[in-house]
Amino acid sequence: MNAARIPDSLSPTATIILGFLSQREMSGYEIKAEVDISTRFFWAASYGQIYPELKKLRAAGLVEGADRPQGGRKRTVYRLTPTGRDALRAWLRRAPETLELRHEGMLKVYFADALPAGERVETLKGMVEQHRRHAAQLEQTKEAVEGDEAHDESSWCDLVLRFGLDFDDWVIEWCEREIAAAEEDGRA
Amino acid sequence: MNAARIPDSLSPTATIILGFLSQREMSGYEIKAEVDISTRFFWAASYGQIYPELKKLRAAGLVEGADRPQGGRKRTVYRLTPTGRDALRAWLRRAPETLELRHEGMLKVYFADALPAGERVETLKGMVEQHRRHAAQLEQTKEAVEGDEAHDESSWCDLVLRFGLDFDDWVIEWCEREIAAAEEDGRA
DNA sequence: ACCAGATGTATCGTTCGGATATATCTAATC
DNA sequence: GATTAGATATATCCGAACGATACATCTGGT
Repeated sequence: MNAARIPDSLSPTATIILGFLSQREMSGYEIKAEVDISTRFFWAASYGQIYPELKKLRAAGLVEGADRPQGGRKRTVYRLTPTGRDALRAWLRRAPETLELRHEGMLKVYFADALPAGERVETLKGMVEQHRRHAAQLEQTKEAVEGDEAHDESSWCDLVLRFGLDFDDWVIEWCEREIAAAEEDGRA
Repeated sequence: MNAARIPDSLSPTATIILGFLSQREMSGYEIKAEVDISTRFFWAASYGQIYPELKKLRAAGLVEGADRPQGGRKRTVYRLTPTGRDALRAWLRRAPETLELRHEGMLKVYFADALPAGERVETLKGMVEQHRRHAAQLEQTKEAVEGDEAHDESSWCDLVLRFGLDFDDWVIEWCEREIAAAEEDGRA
C-alpha cells in the first residue's frame, strides 16, 4: 500500500508476530494462543505486547489487516506483506544476540550456603522437581501438536520441542550427578 | 529495630539482595557489581531494581543500613538482620517456580521454515556461535573468581559457574548433531 | 595539575507481564 | 428453550523490570 521499507531492527515481539503470520493469516488472539503452546518455553509474549505491536507493524507496512467479523463480533486477521516477509528473512539471517535465563532453582543453589550444611542439597533436588514438571508440560504440548490434523513433522518447529525435552533431561541428569557427589561428601 | 516479620513472599530481586548480604555487608553498588559477575547468567538485576528494593527491605526490617561515607562521598552499606536471614532461609526452602528463557537463537530455529530450504541450517550454526561466545564470557568470569584472594572452592557458588559452562557445551553438541543430521538429509 | 576510570546513588523512559474489563459466540446442561 | 460455562476477540491498566544515563566524588597514573 504505502512505501514500506525493511526496518534494520525489529523488536523480538515483532519477529514472533511476523514468524507466525508467515505460516498463515491469524488474529492477535490466535497469535497469543500459538505463542502459549509453542515459543512460550523460550520466548513468551503477552496481549499487552502483541496488540500494540500489530498496529505498529501495520502502520509500517509489514503486515496487512482485514476485517473478518464472525457474526456480530468484530475481528481482524493479519497477513504478511512482501516487505514483511523480507524483514522476517533479514532478521533470521542476523546472528542471535539475546540469551537470557531466569532460573529460580539455580538462584537457590547459588545461595545454598546460607542454609545449614545438611540441608543444602535440597536446593538441587528442588531443581530436579522443577524440570520434571517442566518436561511433563512439554510432553503435553507434544501430544497436542502431534494430534493436530495439519502437522508437518519435518518442520523445524518440532526441533525446538525436542530441544526443550532434551534440555530438561540433561539438567535432571546434571543435578542428580551433583546430588550423588554431595551426598558422598557428606558421608566422608 | 521495629517489629519485623518474615514476609511470605519475596520478590526475586529481594532474594538476590538478601543472598549477597548473607555473605558480607555491601553497598548497593557492590551488589550490582556482584550480580554482574555471578548470577547475571541465570538472573540479572539492575540499579533500577536494587536501590528501591533496598529501601523496601530496610523499611520491612530485613536489612539494616549504616552510613559509611568515604571521604566526602556518602555511602550506605547494608547487612542482614536476623529476620532477614530467616526470610532468606524460608525462601531457600520453598520449591522454585520461575523458569523462563529468552533465547533468540531458538526463536530463529523455530521460524527457520520461512527461509529457503538450503539456508535453514544456518540458524543452528548461529546458535552454536552464540553459545561459544557465552562460554568464553563464563571462562573469563571463572578465571576472575579463581584468581580472587578469598575464594572458597567448596562453595556452592562454583557449582553454578560449572553449570553454565556445561550447559553451553551441551547446547553446542546438541546443535552440531542436528546440523549433521540436516546436512545428511540435504544430500539424500 | 589533570584526566581516566572506578565508586556510589539515583532516576528516566521504554518495554514487559499479569490481570482484568468488555463483548460475542458456541456448546452443553437442565 | 433458557440458562450458563467456556472459548473467542480486542483492548487497556498498572506495577515491575531494563538499559541507559546523569551526577558527584574518589583514586591512580601521567
